[in-house]
Amino acid sequence: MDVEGHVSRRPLEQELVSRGVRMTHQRRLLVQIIQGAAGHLDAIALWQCAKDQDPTINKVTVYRTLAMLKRHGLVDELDLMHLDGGKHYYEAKTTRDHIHLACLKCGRIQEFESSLFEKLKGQIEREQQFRISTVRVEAGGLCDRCK
Amino acid sequence: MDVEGHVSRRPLEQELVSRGVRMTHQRRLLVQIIQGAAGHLDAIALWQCAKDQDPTINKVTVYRTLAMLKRHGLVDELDLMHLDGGKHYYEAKTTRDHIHLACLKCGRIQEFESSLFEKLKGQIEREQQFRISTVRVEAGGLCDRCK
DNA sequence: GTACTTGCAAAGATTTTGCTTCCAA
DNA sequence: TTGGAAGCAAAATCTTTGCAAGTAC
Repeated sequence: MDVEGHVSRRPLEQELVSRGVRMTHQRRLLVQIIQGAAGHLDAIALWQCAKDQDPTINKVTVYRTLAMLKRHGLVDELDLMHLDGGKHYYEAKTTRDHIHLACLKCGRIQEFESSLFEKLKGQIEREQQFRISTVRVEAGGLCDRCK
Repeated sequence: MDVEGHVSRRPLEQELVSRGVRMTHQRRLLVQIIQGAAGHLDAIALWQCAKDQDPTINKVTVYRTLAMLKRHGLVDELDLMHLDGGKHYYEAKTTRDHIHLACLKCGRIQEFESSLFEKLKGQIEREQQFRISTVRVEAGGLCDRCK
């Protein structure tokens, strides 16, 4: 367990190396931040974090690294119910999918796993003959503290 | 039933009037297009459609109208697994939520309703004490024709 | 050494804002 | 009549692209 309830698969860096992806120090830095992050980062926030450790890292490198990770299916891209406009948020893929609940009042993001969600995925694959590569459940509303 | 399997609630225009929203001919045009649309429109596509009937309509009016509809909870905002970058797609809310399946190969969007999805919503409300105002399930992968 | 990656600058795309004029109720 | 809405232009975001220089393997 790394972050509240997430079971990580093996480290992204290791995964990338095994796939023959060239590891630059920029990529190493970025994937470490993504894996260690407590919350959900968008590209700019990730860039800000990265600059603390390498002030020369370029924003474009962040976008390209995220695109590469997406291409490899190693990160999930979220919108969190557009709580903050058109931003895209990223998180390392975990072994179990989880649902994101975005509180429209306080902005808190809750996550939880659900066997019903797993069943729903099965239904999609079976009844719709659809091969899922990524799947997302997001809800917006009021959290227990705000309602 | 208006569009493949969607049960619409009462016309958007009527709904807006009953809420005291001022109806301009631009808004009437835009909500008619949204309700009559076969597929999923983003702001620019909606603007293009609208311009066929009123060449003077401004893009900004489209954005403002969409924001107004969102504020009233009358449209859903989708990303369709970022098939086409950061675009946001809109559809009139229906009485029953449905799941969107985006084929990463051919770009087709399939929709379907599921009682499991309804159960999942119940679980979120109950177990997480979360009051859902909008909820989305989107999957990306390969459709039956492409896999 | 070579192919891939980075940084930089610039362009693209999408969405928002300020302000004046116009119009629905 | 009057507050809200539309149009226009400009700005603000977020993201992508072209190309020269640098670097992992």
